[in-house]
Amino acid sequence: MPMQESGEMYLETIYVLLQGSACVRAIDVGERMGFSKPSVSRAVGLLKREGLIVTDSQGCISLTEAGEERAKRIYERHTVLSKLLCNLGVDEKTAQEDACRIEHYISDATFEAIKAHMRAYGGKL
Amino acid sequence: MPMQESGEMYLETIYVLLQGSACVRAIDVGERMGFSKPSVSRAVGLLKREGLIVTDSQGCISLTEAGEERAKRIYERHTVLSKLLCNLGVDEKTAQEDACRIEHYISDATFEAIKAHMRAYGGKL
DNA sequence: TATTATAGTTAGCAGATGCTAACTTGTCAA
DNA sequence: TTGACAAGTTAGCATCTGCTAACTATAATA
Repeated sequence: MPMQESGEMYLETIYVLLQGSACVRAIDVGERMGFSKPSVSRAVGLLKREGLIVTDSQGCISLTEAGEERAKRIYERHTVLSKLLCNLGVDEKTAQEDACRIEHYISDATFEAIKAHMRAYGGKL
Repeated sequence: MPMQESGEMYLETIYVLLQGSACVRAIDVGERMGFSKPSVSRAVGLLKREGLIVTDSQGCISLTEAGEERAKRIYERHTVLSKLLCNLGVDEKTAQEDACRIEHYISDATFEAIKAHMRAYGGKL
């Protein structure tokens, strides 16, 4: 079954937190996302089952190769989309929020088209 | 409670069908959306309860003023977004599909920015 | 009239995803 | 050693939203 927006958000959050810390635990993910421990616990269990993350004996979460690939894919959408929205004049906060939702719903074709456009017109448009 | 994507899709579908037919019934909505009768029945009940649609004795659905306003809002997002994506080089079918999902998730600020941009650059971009 | 087809409803299942309450576990300090 | 806090898990609730099965109601037809 294809991953839902929810799973992608957890994965992306783990990815982002791992950029700034060697050990990311479920509690950190929950704090960042504003979700309860049980919610994170279940989500982490599902991501594990799907082979996207693993945890060590201390509960530190790491991404598998598949998980990293997936997380990067989403994160790239996030950064590109929020930049695009900012270029269009949307305020930073709103751009972040909207990108965060849209990132889960655009097709590869659309994302490639957006990237191609950004490459062509840069910050101009 | 704010309407979900699901409710917006039903509403938009009703709106679109009403452009081409005087009487739109639940069965028509279900066929268009590929959903079962019970799913539509419940959704129609919810939209009624929210005061967005009404039905006559023959089961023909019409939009209330609030429902029409809401439906137009979503539909405008749909048309503008799909046009934008087409302008970016995305194929028609994908543009439609993506617009159909994104339309529920962009903020007013972002939508206004997109419209302003389309006005400024027209079909160019 | 009796049968049949169409439209809609009701009941209840399934899965996703949030929550709280309460339990377990492990570590650290008194 | 014991008590307490922190992290994680388990159990179970709630909502949303799709589904099937089965029922009802209306309308058309044999």
